Amino acid sequence: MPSSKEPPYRRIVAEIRARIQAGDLRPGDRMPSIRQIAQRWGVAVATATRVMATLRDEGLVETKVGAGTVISTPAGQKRPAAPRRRQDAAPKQALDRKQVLRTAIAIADVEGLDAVSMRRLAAELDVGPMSLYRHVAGKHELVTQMADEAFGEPELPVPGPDGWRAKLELIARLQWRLCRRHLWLPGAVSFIRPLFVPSMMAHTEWTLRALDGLGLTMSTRMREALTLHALVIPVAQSMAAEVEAEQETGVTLDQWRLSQRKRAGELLGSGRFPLLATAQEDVVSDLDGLFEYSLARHLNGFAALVEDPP
Amino acid sequence: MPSSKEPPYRRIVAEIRARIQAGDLRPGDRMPSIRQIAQRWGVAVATATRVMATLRDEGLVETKVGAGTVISTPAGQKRPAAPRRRQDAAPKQALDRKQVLRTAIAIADVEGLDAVSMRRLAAELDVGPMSLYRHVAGKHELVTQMADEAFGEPELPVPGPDGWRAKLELIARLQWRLCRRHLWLPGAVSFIRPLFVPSMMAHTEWTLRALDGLGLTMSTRMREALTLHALVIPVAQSMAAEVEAEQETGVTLDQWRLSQRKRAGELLGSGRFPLLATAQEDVVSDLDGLFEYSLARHLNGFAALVEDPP
DNA sequence: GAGAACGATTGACCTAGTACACTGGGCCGG
DNA sequence: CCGGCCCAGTGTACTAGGTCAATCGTTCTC
Repeated sequence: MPSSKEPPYRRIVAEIRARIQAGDLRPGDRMPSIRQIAQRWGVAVATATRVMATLRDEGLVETKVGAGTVISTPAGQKRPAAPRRRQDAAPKQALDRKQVLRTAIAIADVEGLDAVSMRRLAAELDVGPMSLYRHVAGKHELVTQMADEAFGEPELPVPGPDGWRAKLELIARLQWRLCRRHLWLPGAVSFIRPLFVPSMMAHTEWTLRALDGLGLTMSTRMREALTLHALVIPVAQSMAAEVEAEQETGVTLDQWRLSQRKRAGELLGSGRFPLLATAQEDVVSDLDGLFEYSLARHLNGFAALVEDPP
Repeated sequence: MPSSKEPPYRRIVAEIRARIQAGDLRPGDRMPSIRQIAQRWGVAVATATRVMATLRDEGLVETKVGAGTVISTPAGQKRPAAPRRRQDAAPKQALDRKQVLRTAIAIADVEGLDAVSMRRLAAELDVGPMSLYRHVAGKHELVTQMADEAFGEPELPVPGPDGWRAKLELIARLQWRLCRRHLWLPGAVSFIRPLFVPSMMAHTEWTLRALDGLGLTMSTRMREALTLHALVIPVAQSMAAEVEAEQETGVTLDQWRLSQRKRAGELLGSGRFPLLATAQEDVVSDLDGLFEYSLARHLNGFAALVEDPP
């Protein structure tokens, strides 16, 4: 019989150990939680924590944060299927926001924005879905921050090339490349409202600076910057839509393509769209060319404005 | 006692009529189904059908396809609280595709595309969710067809005004108005790929025709048409995003606005975006002006191309 | 030694899309 | 007259996805 001088936590440890060895608690069973111990034996949480730690040191129980403590199987006998799922050469360091965003971006780049579900993202990071909510407020904000992260990727050259035209071409092409790499980007944020996406604001600021000294009002400069950004969007969205359509049909891709082509053929062959029928495929599939065309038209139009202000 | 020479369906009709008049079957009660009649009286389905038709002709019962047949109320006496939920001055004719699309569009116009769920749409039409699948293959196609329907709304003037510039301005502004009315439109379809949306193809065809006789290659004309359509999209999307953001926060709108403004203020006040900080709100909120600006720039640039081909 | 704060985790709830099977009336060939 | 086939509509139910609430072990602070 232990003396009453013995520390309380030792007494409790001995008691629980006895129950385990008696088979009263079997391997795999849930231990009482720290709080339950504290209440049942009338001790503080810290004491119960100590009890837990001692039992764990003795190898009698195994603890998994957030999931409780279970009686471990006796040594020499191994568990059948390890619950660990993922690779992780990385030592599973504490999740951080940046890592979450980069992973989400990686998924979206390859499989589209729709593939980025909280569950999917969590699985990729080898955590529970709810863990993500420590780092982002919700799905919506996740997407916004993904956009912010992506926009922060490229370095904006600090003086930039000479002349407004070269500068505007540079920023527009840079955004075009950005959207090509991250096809989900145009669908994620409103380009016209760069507010609340700091790295997008940086782009707008850069463009506004490029328009310095042309004698334009601030309103015009702002309109020009927004319009320039806007040129990229629809073209990139088209590209995204196409890729997505191809992916989501999966195995039946060929079949889908066939039916689409057939349907298109029917409509075009119907005689209702004679002009449309003559030009197809070649132009529409060259989205790079389309973007350059619209950029050139716009910049020429803007040049006219600069040279001959109203 | 009817003679056995009398046709069986007449005998059954008389029997049922008697039960109705006796109050055994009351107004609103479900009639036995055709198959039940066929089985109970040991006759063929067609015979039972005839019974049904006769009763309906006599005004004793009312039939609703797919929902069974009920005893109708005697004339002059109207139902107290109709189980009908919705307005429907229309006599709830058999659901047709057009009606489905118009209703979906109505929902999307007011509450955004997200509000258009199969369940919501079905409820609005007072049918079960699955009934919709008789008319549209699925959610995705529903949206596509909504777009098609919406694009078909405006009449495209058949010769149109004189001169390419007037024509292009007309079609661009028409699409802009269309998108203002149906804010969900730009998010629903890829403008660059008008394939499979016939009424969108009509717009493109119209635009291509407007570019006739300018000595441009077909590729250039196609690019021009697509670019013109594309001008509308990002601006309209911004408008949609804004409206949506306001709606989805609901009651906490003021709170949300406040926090947004505060956050914007912090970023703008941080000194990182000095130019952006000077021009705000006034320009960005005038989306009509922004659209007109970008259209003017583009058309001027295009004019240069027409006058001086490369 | 006690308790608050924290990050992680599970379970449960709600919404949404839609496959499946069934019922009901209409119609056609025997 | 009969049997069977077809289409429209419906109810059930399964799955996926976003998110709240409760709970767990740990740590930091009095």
